[in-house]
Amino acid sequence: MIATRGVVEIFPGGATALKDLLAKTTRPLRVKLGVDPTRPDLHLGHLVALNKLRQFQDLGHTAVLIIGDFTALIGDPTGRSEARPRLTPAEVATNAATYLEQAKKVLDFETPGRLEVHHNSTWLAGLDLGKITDLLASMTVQQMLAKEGFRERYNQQQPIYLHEFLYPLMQGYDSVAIRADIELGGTDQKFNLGVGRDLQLRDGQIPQLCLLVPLLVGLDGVKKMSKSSGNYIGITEPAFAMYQKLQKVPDSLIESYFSLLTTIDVNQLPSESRERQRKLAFTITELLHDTQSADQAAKDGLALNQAGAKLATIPEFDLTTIQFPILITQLLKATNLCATTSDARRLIQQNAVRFNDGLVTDLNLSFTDAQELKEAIIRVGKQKVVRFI
RNA sequence: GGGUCGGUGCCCGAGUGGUUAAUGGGGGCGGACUGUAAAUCCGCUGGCUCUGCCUACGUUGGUUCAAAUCCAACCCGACCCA
Repeated sequence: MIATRGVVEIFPGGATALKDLLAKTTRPLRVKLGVDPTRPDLHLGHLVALNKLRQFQDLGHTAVLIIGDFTALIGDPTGRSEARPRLTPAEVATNAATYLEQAKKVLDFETPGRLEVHHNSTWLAGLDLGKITDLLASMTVQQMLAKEGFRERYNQQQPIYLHEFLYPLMQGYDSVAIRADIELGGTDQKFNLGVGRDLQLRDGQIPQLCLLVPLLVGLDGVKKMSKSSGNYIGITEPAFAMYQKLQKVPDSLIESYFSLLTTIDVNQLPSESRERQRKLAFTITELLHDTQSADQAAKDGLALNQAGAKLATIPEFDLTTIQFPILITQLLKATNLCATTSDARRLIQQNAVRFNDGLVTDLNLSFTDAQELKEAIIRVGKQKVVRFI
């Protein structure tokens, strides 16, 4: 199970190598997973590797979570068609803190010895030029340019900055620093994990076993899930939003979502596809929130399509923050249902806005006091809803 | 450091003095349809105190009644040379 489900490749040696390692070891293995805090949220794509890491924990091994606070400043060039914008240390620190919070939803933080968390600035920030030169000397420019991403950018005459070459080396050095036995990563990380092996070997360590997990395809059904593509579900999203998104995962992805994100036997799924989607939505919402929230979200999801229901998990909006009188366009902007008043106008003109289930057609509709809006529900399109309190 | 080409809206990419908030495509959003989606069709896609006003074509100045389009300087990228 641990060597097969949600695993694309184990190298060197395949699943057998992992089984041997697990069977032979006399101590808890150190299983590394690195995450760069480049954005404030983890999403379901990260969950695939985290789940796998959890499985190792449950077998008694040590999860070594590396918060790439230093590498985040460089930006992983993997899969990038351009250099990443460089973050400030403050942004990285904030993101790093929220990552840990989010990881708690999946990893075992309780059992002693099951988890280590390191920030890679601990060892990377202090490297001197001699050591850096040493790292650089371990690879050739040709090897670097062979890496997907670099190669494409080189061919397309896109800029490649020298510091980006440091990224794989630094990630690899993390493995040396924490003496990893196994490293987990997405399939796009194959190159970087391999570098870790090389560097460990140079350092006289036994090279880590590399375990590649699939990249979760995003909600668009095409690209890998990522925040920048907008096809993601955040781990900390509210239960209602999470459930809504999950219950319309494309049919083509549903099996992979079950297999990568849950422990449910894929052969035991409901036959009716709508049922599958609901089950997926419920299971994951339950995992990342709790049973009660998942229940409520499911009920609200149904109720949303029926008129006038009371919906507890619909986002609420506090009327006291609004200045009356207010125009409908202003209101939509204030509640974030629309990005701008111009956007609000367009949407109204396109019959997208409903106030308590009545279509709003008047751009000049205005409200004079809070009483008019108390308990009212405003919808924009099919997804966005707010209830006033 | 030198030479050549280039920098346009979320992205790609037209446009080389005047119906240009800027063709087209992608993406996104909305409507219809449906099993929620996908596919398809239609519409929208800078902002605002919205029959008008403001801001935009790397930056800053300049020429002109008028500039994304011409000029100058600067910044940035690619390639070639050193």
